[in-house]
Order: sequence, then C-alpha cells, then structure tokens
Amino acid sequence: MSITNTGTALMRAGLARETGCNLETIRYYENIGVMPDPPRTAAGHRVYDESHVARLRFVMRMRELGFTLEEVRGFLALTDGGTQTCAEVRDRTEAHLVGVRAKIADLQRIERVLAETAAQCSGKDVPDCPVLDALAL
Amino acid sequence: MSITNTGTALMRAGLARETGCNLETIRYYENIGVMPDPPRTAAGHRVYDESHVARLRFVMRMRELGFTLEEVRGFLALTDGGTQTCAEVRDRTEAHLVGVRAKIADLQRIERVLAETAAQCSGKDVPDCPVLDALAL
DNA sequence: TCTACGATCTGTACCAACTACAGGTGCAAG
DNA sequence: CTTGCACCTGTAGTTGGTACAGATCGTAGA
Repeated sequence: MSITNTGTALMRAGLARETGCNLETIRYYENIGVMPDPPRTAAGHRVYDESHVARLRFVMRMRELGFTLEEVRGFLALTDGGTQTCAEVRDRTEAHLVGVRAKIADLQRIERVLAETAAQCSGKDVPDCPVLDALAL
Repeated sequence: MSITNTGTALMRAGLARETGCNLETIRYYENIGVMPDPPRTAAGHRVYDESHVARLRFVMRMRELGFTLEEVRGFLALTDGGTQTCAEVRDRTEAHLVGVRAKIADLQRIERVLAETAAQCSGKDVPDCPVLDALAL
C-alpha cells in the first residue's frame, strides 16, 4: 500500500516545499491535532515521511474546498479509525455543499445590490450619490 | 418641544434594539473609531440619539454587503469630511464588486468539484469512496 | 578547530471582526 | 434595604493561520 522510499526523510522545510504549505502552518496543524506529532531526531528536529506528505496534502485539499478545520478533523477521525463508509463521506460532503451554495446565493444577492446601485451613479464630481443613499436607508 | 418627541435618547441596549446590532459590537465599533465616543450621563452611561442610529445602520449595511471595516472607515472618512463625490463612491463600490465576483467564481468552482465528486459515490456501506480518492490525489 | 551562517526549536503576539465573560458600579422598584 | 437589572471596564476566546524573538543545532569554510 504505502510506498516508502528509504531516503525520503524530510525536515519541516522539506515538507513545506513538497506540499506548498507554509512552514509555520505545519506546526500549527500539529498543535491543533490535525497532523500527528512526528518522530524527532536526537536534537528534537521533526522528521517527516511520505505518509505525512499525503496527510498534509489531504488537509490542504479539504481546506481549498472550503471545509473548516473542524470538518477536516472529522474526516480524518473517520479514515484514521478505518470506520469511514462511502455513504458517510458523501453525506458530509453534501452537507458542506449546502453551505457553499448558501454562500454563493448570499454573494450573488450582494453582487446584484452593489451592481444595481453603482449603475445609478452619475459618476460626477458631486456629493450626492445613490450608493450613499442606499446605504443610509 | 418635548425631549421624548424628536431627540429619542437611547442607552446602549436601546441602540442595539433599534438597529439589531449586538450589544458588545457597539462598544467594539466605538473602540476602533467607527462609531464616535457618545456623550455620557453623570454616571458614565453612554447616551445615543438618532444620528448614532443612522450611522450604525450605515455601518451595518456596508458590513452586510461584505465591505471590510477598513472600507467602512474609508467611506465614513469621506462623508465625515464632506469631501465625497459620486464618482469616488462609485469607484470604491466597483472595486469591492470585483472582489465579490472573484469570491463567487471561487465558490462556484468549489461547488462544481464537490458536486461532481459526490455524484460518483456509491452511497453504500463500503470504505472506498471517490470523494476520499479525490482528496488523496 | 574555530567560526559563521542557516535551519530548526520553543513560546508568544498579531490579524479580522466580533463575542463573551468577570468583576465592579448605578439606579429604581418592592 | 435589598434585590436585580443595566451599565461600566478590561480582557480572553473564536478561526485559521502568520510572524517574530531568542535559543540551539548542524554543517561548511578558513
């Protein structure tokens, strides 16, 4: 399953480079329990392998898709426990999708209000403005 | 000329009730300079009038439309100085609109990815799931 | 071997934009 | 007179990071 090359030991900067993740964010994810405490060298330096790269990429992809870290944690708990089912994962994904669609609708409403109001502007060097009128309502 | 007719004196809770703003947020807006320091009673209690109600409503409406407090401050500085022009207000509004449209596009991309992936789910009680596969890529 | 430099370590502070709470006063009703 | 609420202040917590200070480690050059 996991292809573990012998020489793929990474330090924190290496993991950051491999994943594109910010250096400090790696430690942050460790602190909040999203990434595991990695093994350390004698001097206390963190050592990462391919499993850490994969997990961090998973976390980053979920974040890109707008999942909260709490939701990420939930997914990881499922897969870490090996208790995940396709139905459960789909349900959580669709629950998130509902939120995303609500945000889109919200922003579209905002977009419409802003565009319609700005379209009424004279664009002149006068103090009166329909945008300010709309905001003062 | 009764005091209670035109000059409706409000305490903080009254202003919150009139505007729907959270009680603590009013003090926060005062601290960050978005709302002015109101006059006080002898005991130090804040006293608000209609001008505060109007200003707070203006701030809240801008926030609802997704403007940052920094942008709100900018608009208020314009109108407080009486230096606003319709052209300037329209320009700032349209600059904000660009950001809103970018957010919508972003969320629509996310929506598409989530919907397409979730649609491939078997919905069964099995550990394999196309959503997890997509995230693990 | 000494030394300089970069990488790593830790804790902590900072950002937006609020929200909440602790601990203290004021004021009016019962 | 006491109860109880509204108000006051400062400060901490939230989410998801980002950044910095100060200490230590590890290695390459002189």
